[in-house]
Amino acid sequence: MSLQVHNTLTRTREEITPRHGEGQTLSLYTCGPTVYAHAHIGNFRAYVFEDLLQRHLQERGFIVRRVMNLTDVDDKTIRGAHAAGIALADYTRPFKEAFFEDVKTLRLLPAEAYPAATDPEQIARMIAMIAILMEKGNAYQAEDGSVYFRIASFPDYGRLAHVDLENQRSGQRVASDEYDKEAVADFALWKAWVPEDGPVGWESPWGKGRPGWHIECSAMATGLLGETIDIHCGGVDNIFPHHEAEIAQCECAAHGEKPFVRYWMHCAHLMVEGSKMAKSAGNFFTLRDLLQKGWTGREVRYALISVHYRGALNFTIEGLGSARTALGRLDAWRARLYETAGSETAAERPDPATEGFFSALDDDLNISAALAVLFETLRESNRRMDMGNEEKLTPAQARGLLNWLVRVDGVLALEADSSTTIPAEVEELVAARAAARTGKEWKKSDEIRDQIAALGWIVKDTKDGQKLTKA
RNA sequence: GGCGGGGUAGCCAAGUGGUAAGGCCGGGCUCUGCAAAAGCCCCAUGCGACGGUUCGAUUCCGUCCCCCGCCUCCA
Repeated sequence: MSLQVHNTLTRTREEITPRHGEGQTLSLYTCGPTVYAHAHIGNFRAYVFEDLLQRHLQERGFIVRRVMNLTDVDDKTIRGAHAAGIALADYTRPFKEAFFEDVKTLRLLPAEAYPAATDPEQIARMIAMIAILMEKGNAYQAEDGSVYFRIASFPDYGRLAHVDLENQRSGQRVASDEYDKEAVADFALWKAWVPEDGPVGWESPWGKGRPGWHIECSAMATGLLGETIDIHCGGVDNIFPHHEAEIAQCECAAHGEKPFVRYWMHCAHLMVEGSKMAKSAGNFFTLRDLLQKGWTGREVRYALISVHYRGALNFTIEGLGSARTALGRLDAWRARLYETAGSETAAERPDPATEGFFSALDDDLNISAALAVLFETLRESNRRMDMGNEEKLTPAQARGLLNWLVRVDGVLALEADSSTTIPAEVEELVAARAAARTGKEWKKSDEIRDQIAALGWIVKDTKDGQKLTKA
């Protein structure tokens, strides 16, 4: 089966294919964070979905060139910098750094590039693109000095969101500075400098100012990936107007190659404990908040990845608990397979049904069906490791499953962190306890267990001896 | 009003015109000095409501109810 995804533009499932002359390469543009605060769990839902997409595309042999932008100039960042009394760059820097730490924590593959809106070369690209739009009559400078995109010049506007502007309830937020626009729906390409911007601003053919949000993605995406991008992702809330605006800008500025994007993919929103995540509701989480409460990156990753991207995800603490338990089972299973495989290097191909994991993902990233294959494989092989007869799982079969798991984890990235080193002190206690147990000195054994626990380790007795895990 | 997403066991969640995957919780058993963990087994005559089509519908059609999101810079 071919890899198919739901394309927001056509509202149908379409097979992903590379473009002619591009070999197996696919370009992927993903809208990144606005660095005015720490990214929250809802932002990461989108990034985890995009990561799953990228990893599965790679598993299927595609070479993915992904770009993710960083919005480091907008109303919020300017306001934040002003409130803190520091320069814009100094205000956004720590949030950028924090974002990259979070990316690692959640095991997101790094993008090929993370262009920031304030990079001089990106500002130059944006100005160049606006100039083309001005030249072609798709943009105009208004009385207020700002440059706007003329939506009337692009009949296709609304095609992605399937909206007819005539039918829209006109926005209630028509700010006074928008009186200068030809049409209410026209959006800013270049925002003229205003006193509130303070030291933030760049010179342009239209005077000092700063770029509009939409032009940022358009310029960076086409600048780094070309006039046509294969896949563009984001959250559903970006469909309109952001992505609609990107299409308008890019297709009007293009030298011919169209469309701007071949496959649009959008993930649904995330809710927390059944309600919309909001600071006022007290259910607003950043990744950092969760780490502080003792949850790990991979537990959060599991919780975020395990629900289909186009369905609303209800993020709950109970769900994190579920994730922890399920991951524990996977860890224990993997460890058991390692033991069974031993030093065997020859691998026997696992049951063909295990390929169902990947074919499920071919079906618009049906993660639920994929995980079902994983857990069915777990149960079946555990059953066979329990057996004592000729059906018992052989080392070669275990090795085969481990090899399959390498591919599975290439997509899920949920394997336990590489074994943490056990302190010598704990090692000694374990050895002492082993001796005590050989002599059936149960009281001493229990005391040592308490000592080990005090050092932050949990010891469990299995038929193969003591097993240590970090508390 | 327009455009979307969704209502499947206590919770999360796939899926199919032919009698309901998987995860968590719960119950049972095995292992076990104890503890903990792990493993195996069990756990929806039911898929928002009501009609219709059909030998048969959760799945198709119709009507309706409810929840969530977007509608100008929030993933």
